[in-house]
Amino acid sequence: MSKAKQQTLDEFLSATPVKKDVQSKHAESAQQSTIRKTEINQEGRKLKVEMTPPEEGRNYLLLQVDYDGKEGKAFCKLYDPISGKVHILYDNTKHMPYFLTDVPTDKISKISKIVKDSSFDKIEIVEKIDPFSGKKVKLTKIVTKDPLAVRRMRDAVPIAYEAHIKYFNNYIYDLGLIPGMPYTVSDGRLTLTGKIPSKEEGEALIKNLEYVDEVAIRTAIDWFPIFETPIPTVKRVAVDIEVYTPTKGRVPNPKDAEFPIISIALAGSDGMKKVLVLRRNDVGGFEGTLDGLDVEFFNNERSLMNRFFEVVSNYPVVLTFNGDDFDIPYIYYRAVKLGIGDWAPFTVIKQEGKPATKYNLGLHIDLFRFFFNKAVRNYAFEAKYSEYNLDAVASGILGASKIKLDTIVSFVDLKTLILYNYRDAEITLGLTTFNDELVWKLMILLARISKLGLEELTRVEVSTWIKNLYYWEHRQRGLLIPSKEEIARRGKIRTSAVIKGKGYKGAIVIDPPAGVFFNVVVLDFASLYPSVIKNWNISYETVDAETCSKERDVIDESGQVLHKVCMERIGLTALITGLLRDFRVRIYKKKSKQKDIDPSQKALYEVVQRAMKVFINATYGVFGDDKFPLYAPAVAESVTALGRFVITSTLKKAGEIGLRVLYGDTDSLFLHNPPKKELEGIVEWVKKQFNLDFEVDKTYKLVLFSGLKKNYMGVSQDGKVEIKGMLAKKRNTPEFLKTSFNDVKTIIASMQSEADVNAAKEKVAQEIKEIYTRLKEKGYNLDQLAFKVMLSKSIDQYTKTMPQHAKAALQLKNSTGINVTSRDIILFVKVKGKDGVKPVQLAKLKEVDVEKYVEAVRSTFEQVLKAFGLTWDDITSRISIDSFFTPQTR
DNA sequence: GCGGACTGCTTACCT
DNA sequence: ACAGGTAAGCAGTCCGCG
Repeated sequence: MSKAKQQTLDEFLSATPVKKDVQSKHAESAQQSTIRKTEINQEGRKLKVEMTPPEEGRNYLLLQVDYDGKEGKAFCKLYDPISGKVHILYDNTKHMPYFLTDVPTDKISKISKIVKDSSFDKIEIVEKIDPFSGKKVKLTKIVTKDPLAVRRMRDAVPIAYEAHIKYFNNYIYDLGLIPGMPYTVSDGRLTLTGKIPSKEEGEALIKNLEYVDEVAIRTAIDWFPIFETPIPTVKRVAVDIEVYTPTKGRVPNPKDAEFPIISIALAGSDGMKKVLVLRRNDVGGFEGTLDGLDVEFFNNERSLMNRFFEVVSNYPVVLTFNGDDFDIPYIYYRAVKLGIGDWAPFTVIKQEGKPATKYNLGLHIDLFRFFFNKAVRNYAFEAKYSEYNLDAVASGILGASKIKLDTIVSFVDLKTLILYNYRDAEITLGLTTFNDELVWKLMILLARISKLGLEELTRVEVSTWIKNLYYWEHRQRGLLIPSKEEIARRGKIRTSAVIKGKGYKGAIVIDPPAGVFFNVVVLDFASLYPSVIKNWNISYETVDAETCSKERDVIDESGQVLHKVCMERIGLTALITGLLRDFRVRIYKKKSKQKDIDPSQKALYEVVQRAMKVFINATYGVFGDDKFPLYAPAVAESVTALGRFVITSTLKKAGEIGLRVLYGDTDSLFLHNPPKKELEGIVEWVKKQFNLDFEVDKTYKLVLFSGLKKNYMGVSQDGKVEIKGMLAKKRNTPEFLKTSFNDVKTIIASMQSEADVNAAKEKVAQEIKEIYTRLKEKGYNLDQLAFKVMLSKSIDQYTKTMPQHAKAALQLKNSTGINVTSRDIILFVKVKGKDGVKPVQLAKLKEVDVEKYVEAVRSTFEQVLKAFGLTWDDITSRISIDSFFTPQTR
């Protein structure tokens, strides 16, 4: 273990308990309970492993909260960083499932669907704060003996509050638990430990955040431990299986589990490198050692699997890539088929749609699900991967890839199989360990912020994270979680979107000129939407409040008043979004850029600010999503309207003080040759006018604008090129266009000043002419010519139109039997003839429709040509002059 | 029946 | 099941022409 990690663990173990006792007052004595017994099977393998309660006074990491149907209780999974084991702590606070309603108790007692239900427990009266009025209200609490009863009863009343929350999450809210944080156990109760701010730290924090409001200060102090408490590493193992398949192109179905598991690889964070492999007659045998790998051979599948169960049981966390859909259910159903299902430490729950898999001795994290998450992809990893298989994700963020096979795993020799299998497990583990465990730390921080257990966190989308975070905050503040109807009743939409079918008007994009411009400075508003939410106090309960004495107008770029915001109290979303934004911008972004600090500490700050970014950037969007339980269209509409107001006002001011604005999109302005004084002037004006940070984001040596919106090339002083939106950048563009565009890019990047433009223009024209000529001479092969388009749904779901890639996929399926499914990338070329396309696998070079490719060359390069004032005809007419013997007809 | 104008669908990008 | 805005290319439809 490295020194840095050791320190972290020590810090973790010596963490100070937070004074307040977060668990309920009704705690009873610790309850002894075990989930499984240790048993030895016929082969002498230790297969059923005991799950014991945690010890008193020790420090544990809370990983997960779940519900045990047999015990009828919620339980916590607690990780012990010293033993590397997970312990189970059952609820001993007599917490029970419930929901709320405004129907009075005497009326409830007459509803037989509720009181006659076998799981009905009792009725109570509770006091909550109505988020809209801020006043206390009395509600009826219906308590049940099991969570399913809530589902049966909630429709028996006109309005049921908080009745759609999963029980174990309700448990987390009521006990104020924070998954991902350390806890000690005393008298069978959890007490939060972790880094609480000292007096000096607290004062420094409030000063840095510039907070004066009492509620905001208290919330900031409450949130401090979430970001500052060290994150311990957790012992874990990546698992990957290989299954025998008789034919290519057929993925085995886990439910049937009809083919044998021929190899299982395990890569442990403790250094274990193990492959369990089946001896077979059909492929070349192999015995011996392999390059640091611990290989074990088995004569039959049953003993291979039993050994796997034994080995995996030593780990509290199992990692897979797509294990939810394949590896874990396959292992489970195969074990059942072989008569050893009872030994498998996994549970496969058949839920609507997707299978959910559980690892009984800890956690199973399916990294595919986590990396597929849109918010993780875009905000945490800045779209470094755009395909979602292990190879693409690992290459995108690790730079490591799978071992390439010419055939399928069933046919390779054992040595190749072992190496191939192990590599998959190794890179799966690597995805959580690279860069000082960045991904593991990110997951823990996301769990702390969202208050979701790790298993749920890694399987749901960002809207669920945000929903859970807000529910938790409501409960902690005694606020009633409002129904969707109550929110929708208030703010009505006042604008219409530019795009058909969208709910409300969005951002402004300034039309750019076509041309090459030297010395361009890009200014942007730091976290515009979150800052607007904070500064204008935007929240579902403050926008268009029914009664309010202190209101502020929400205006758009034309000065029209769209909504009114109540400024009497801080709105909850304004508070939380503002807090995350301020923590990120004023503290962690700065800390992550410090030069004189410990690199591992610096990396942690980087993860912290990234985790915050995920929530900050998605918060605005969820309130504009009609499926979100706190859907508040007036909130979303107010945010974009104010955003337009801000950028339009700034644009106008910039013009007044003589700045030349070339372009802008949503929250940015591109300025041509801005003098220092005016630049500082506009920044100051924005700060004074809106209390927003308007910062220099980038300084480009030159920017090439195609004349299209969201479409340009920016070159930094050091020659680094950023391409935005251009065709050559798109994933579906054929390779020959991408590579030839690179040469053009190099010419553009080498320009130093206006004086170089004419020479560059000539070179660019020449280059494009050569590409055009080579294409006409069929100088490219099929792979280079292939368009690569993702099938976003299964073929039979293309009912309205049949796009080209779907046609190609259909041909592939019909003539080769190769299975094509949603998310597959289809490679096809454009050909003459019926469909106009053929999958590369079936096409021949001579069928290629050259005219179609000329079109592709034209549209790709026209985006650059336009900036130089050239047209496509300028290129093709040169050809007709140059190529004397083969004049073109155009 | 043909072809241009148009709308709609699909994919992939930007903020 | 976070949002709206922009672009490209094709599929499919409508409509006038003759």
